Amino acid sequence: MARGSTRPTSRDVAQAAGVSQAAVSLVLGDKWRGRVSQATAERVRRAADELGYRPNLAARNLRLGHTRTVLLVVPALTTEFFAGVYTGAARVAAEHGFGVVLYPSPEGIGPARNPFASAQAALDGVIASSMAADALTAIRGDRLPLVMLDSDPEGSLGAATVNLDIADGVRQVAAHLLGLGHRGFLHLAADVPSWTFEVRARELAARVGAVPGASVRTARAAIAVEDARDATQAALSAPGPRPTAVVCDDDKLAVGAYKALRRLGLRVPEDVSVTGFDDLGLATAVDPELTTVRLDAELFGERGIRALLAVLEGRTPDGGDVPVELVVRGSTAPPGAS
Amino acid sequence: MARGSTRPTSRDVAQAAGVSQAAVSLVLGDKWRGRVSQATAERVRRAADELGYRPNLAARNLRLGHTRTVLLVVPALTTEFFAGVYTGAARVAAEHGFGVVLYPSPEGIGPARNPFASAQAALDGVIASSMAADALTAIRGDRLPLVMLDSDPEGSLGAATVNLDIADGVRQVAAHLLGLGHRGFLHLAADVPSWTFEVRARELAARVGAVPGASVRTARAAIAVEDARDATQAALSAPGPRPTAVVCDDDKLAVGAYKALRRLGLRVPEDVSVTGFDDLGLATAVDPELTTVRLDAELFGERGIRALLAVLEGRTPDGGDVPVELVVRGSTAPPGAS
DNA sequence: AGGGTCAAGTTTTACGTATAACGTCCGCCG
DNA sequence: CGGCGGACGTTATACGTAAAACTTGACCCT
Repeated sequence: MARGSTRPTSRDVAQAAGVSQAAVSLVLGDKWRGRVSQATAERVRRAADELGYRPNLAARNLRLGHTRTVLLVVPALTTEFFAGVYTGAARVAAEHGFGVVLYPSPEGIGPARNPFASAQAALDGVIASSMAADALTAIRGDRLPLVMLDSDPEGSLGAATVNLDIADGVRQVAAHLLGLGHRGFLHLAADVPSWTFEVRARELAARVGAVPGASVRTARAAIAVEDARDATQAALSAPGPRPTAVVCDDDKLAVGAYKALRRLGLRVPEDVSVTGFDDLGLATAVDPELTTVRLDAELFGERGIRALLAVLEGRTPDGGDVPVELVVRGSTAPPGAS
Repeated sequence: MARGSTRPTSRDVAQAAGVSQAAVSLVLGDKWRGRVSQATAERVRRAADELGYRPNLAARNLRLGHTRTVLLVVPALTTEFFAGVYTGAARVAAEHGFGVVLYPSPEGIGPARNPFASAQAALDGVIASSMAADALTAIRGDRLPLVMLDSDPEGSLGAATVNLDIADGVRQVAAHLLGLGHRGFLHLAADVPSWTFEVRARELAARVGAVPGASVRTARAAIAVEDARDATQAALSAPGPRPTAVVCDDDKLAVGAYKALRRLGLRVPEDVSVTGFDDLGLATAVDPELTTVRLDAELFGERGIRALLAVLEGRTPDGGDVPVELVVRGSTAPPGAS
C-alpha cells in the first residue's frame, strides 16, 4: 500500500481554501444556506476539486452511524434471475439514496469461518434469498434488519418476507396442460431443499390430484443440464404408461429434459410437452422455444428493497406476493398431436 | 429491528467483562499473548459472545486506514461469464484476507451524477472490466489503485491490465474452420465499442486474409438473440456467394445465428458452420451443441485480483495473457457436408 | 445608547476502534 | 536491599467527518 501521497482530507481542503474544516463539511454537504457566503462556498468547492478530494467513507459512516448501504445475498451468480433481482433492488434503493452491494453466497469461497469476508462494508440491512442457506446462520449473528426472499413464512423467525406467487404459477401451468388434455405428468423437481421448490411439488400434486384420471410421477435432479437429462431419461424409460407432459422446476432442468427426449427419439411438443420456470434467456434459445412461467425478477428485487426500507424506518412492510405469468410458447401442445 | 437497542460496542463488552476497552480490542484482535492473562481473555470472549458483539467496521476501517475490500466493476450481471470472474477473484482475495464487492455498472440505475451509489463502502482498490465504460470516468476520479480487465494496453493510462488471449482464440477458430475447408466467412460482430471485440475483428481478418481465395464479410448486432438473428438473416440473404461459416463474437450471437439459419432453411453444421465465444451454458443447451472458445472466467478473475494485490503491495504485476481454448462440438463441419 | 437579530464563520465534540505509551505489582538476582 | 524485568493491565490518542454550540461583527429598531 505504498501510498506515496495519501488522499487529501477535508482538512487539507480547508487549508487550501483558507477556512475551517467545519466550513468544508457544510459546503460539501450542501448545508450552507445562510451559514457560509456564496463566495466562500465557491472557493471551497474549487479547492476540493483541485485537490481531487473524496470524503473518507469510513469516517463518514462512523460519524453518521449508518451507511445507506444494504446487502443482497444470493445463492449464486450463475443465473440471470438474480441479476434481475439486483437490478430492481438497486434502482429503487438509488431512488432512496441507498446503495446495494452483492454477496454471492460462497461455494468454496473463503474459510467458512467468515462467510462475510466479502462484506467488510458496514451495512444497514440485509436482503437474503432463502436459497443462500449457508450464509443465513452468519447473517443471523449480525443482528441486522433482514428481509427474506422466497422463504417459508413460518421458518423465518419474525424477519419480513417477500415471496413470488409460485403457487399461482404452478396453477397456471397445471391449468394450461390439463386444458390441453394431458393427464400423465412427470414432475422434474430441483433437488434443492428450498421452500420455493416445495411449493411447486405441493401445488402441482394438489391441482393434478383434483382431476380424475390424472397423476404425477416425480424425478429429482440437481439444477444442471446433464443431471436433469439423465434423471428424465431414467424416469421416462421406467415401466408403466409414459407421461405426456414434463413439468420442470426450472428452465435449466427443462433444457435437460429436451436433451433426454431427443435421445429417446421423442419430439417436443408432438410427443411430449415440456414446461419450465423462470423464463431465462435459455427459454428462447432452444428449439422449440419453451413454455415457461415468467418470474419478474426486477419487480421481486424492488419489493425486497421496499420491504427492507420499511423495516429500517420502523414501518411494517406491505404484504402480498409478487405475481407471475405463464408464457405459452412452442413446447406445449395437446398430447398425441402428431 | 426497533431503534430501542443499539448494537453493543467494545466498551460495552469491556464493562461486562470488568476490563478496559483496550483489553477487549487486544483479546478479540488476537494480540494478547503476554499482555493479558488466559483467564481474563476467556472472560472477555464470553462477554462478547453473550452480548453478540460485532465490531463496527466503519470504525475499524477508519482506524486502520484500509478496508481489505476491493471493488469489481462489471458491465452487467446478465452473463455467467462475470459470475466466473467474480468467483475466481473472490477465492484468491479471501486467501489473502480480502473481500470483493460487486458493482454492476448501472444501466439506468441511479442518477448518473453518482454512479458509485452502490459502492458506499470504503475501498482499497478497483478491478474494472473495460466493457463497463460508463463507470470508468467515475473510477478515475477516485484515484484508487486500479486494474483493468481486457483493456487496450495503450488506452489505460498506466493502470495495470490483465487480458484474455482473445487473439489466440480467434487464431484457433480460424485454423479450425480453414482446416475444415471453409473459405467464405461471415463475421457476426458485437456492436459494442470495446477493445476485446476489436481484437476479434482484426485477428480474423488477418488470419483469413492470409489464405488465398478466403474472405470475410461482416455483420453487426447488439449482444441479444433477436438482433443477432435479424442481422444474420439480412447478411445471408445478400447477393453474392453465401458464406459457409459464421464466426460469432459471442455465444449469444451464435444462438441468434442458429435462429436465422433455421428460418432460412439451412442446417447447422451441414449447410453452414457456426462458432461462438465464451462457452456459456447456452453453448451446450442448443442443438447441435456449439463449437466455441472457452474463456476461463475464474482464472481471469484470479489473475485480476493477483494483479491488484501486487499493485497494493507496490510490486509490479506479472504480465502474460490468460490462455483460452477452442472447444469443438457439433456446430462445425466441412462445407457442403450434406 | 442599548439590545436584538442575523450572517458568516470557528471551536469543539463524538462516533468506535487499534495501538503506542505508560503504570503497577511481584519475584528474583547480585 | 536496590533495582530490574516480566506479566498484566490501563490511559491516552488518532483516524476523518458531521454537526452542535459558540464567537464575532455589522446592521437595525426603538
